[in-house]
Amino acid sequence: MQPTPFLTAWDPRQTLKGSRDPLGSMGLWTHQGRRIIGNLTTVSTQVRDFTATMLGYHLAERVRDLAGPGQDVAVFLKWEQLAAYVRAHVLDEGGFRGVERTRSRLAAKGPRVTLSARSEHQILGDQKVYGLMGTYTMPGRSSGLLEGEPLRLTPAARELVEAEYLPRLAPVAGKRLDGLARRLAAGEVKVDLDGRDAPLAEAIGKVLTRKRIPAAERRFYQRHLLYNQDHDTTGGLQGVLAAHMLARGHTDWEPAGLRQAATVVAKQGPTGVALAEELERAAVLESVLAPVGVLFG
DNA sequence: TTGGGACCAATATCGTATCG
DNA sequence: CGATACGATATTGGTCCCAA
Repeated sequence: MQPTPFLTAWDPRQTLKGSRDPLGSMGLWTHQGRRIIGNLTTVSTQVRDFTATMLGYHLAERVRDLAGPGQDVAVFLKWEQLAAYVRAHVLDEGGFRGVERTRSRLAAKGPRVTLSARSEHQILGDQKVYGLMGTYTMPGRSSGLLEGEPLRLTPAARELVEAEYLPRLAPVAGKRLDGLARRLAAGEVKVDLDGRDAPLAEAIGKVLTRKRIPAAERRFYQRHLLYNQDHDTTGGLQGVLAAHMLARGHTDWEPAGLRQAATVVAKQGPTGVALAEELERAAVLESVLAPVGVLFG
């Protein structure tokens, strides 16, 4: 007769590979989250990163038209590097991906920077994957800013870029940014942020600063990122939640906060009731996953 | 290729002991 | 008894990893 052990060894067939998310909770909560928010990810958190992403794809497209295909990625990466140096050096802002390498290069070598797709000039270990392309392309697509193959701006995004950004950059970057696009098409681009290129850096800074987001831009980003009006996949739930957040300044996503939001939106018609149900489900899920994660994760 | 978790470092907050 | 200093602990920010 075999004794039945109370505790057993790990069954290797049941064990998740690696140390990440050993309980496999990701699949559960991302599924629940997607029912409420259809477009954004936990990494796509900065409005200005969407600005930089749209300008990057615009520049890649200009280079494609002016100099032919095949350079999209390299042009995008060089633009992202330039934007990073401007944000760090001209704006003295942080909070963007690659901020550490950007700052340390500036500290070590000063405001004359080199842009290229080579790894020594990249601002992340793998800039294509960990930078804007890797982390903002997908949410950009689900928010109705990017589409197609090769990826291009949607008409709505193009309209914003042409109305808000190109006019402000034209004096220093050329009509439709063609001057900048031609420069970025070179393999290696030298930029002197404080010298010859100071006006360019200043102008890019004014477009990318977080301190000032003009009303027209604000409307655009609210419509596409917050409400995702043109590509809603949540049956209107995201819109009700967004409106609730704006009206009440709601930012508490602990289970208690979720339930509190649920009781408010439940009074706002059938969509509100549906949203309340999903928020309750999220609260239940969270109140199970969080302690289990603490105990066993 | 995607997207969020792990890991690490920096920063903020908390708790307690000590001082005036 | 309140203010302050300081170590411990928690949170946040940033980058990289890896399952799906």
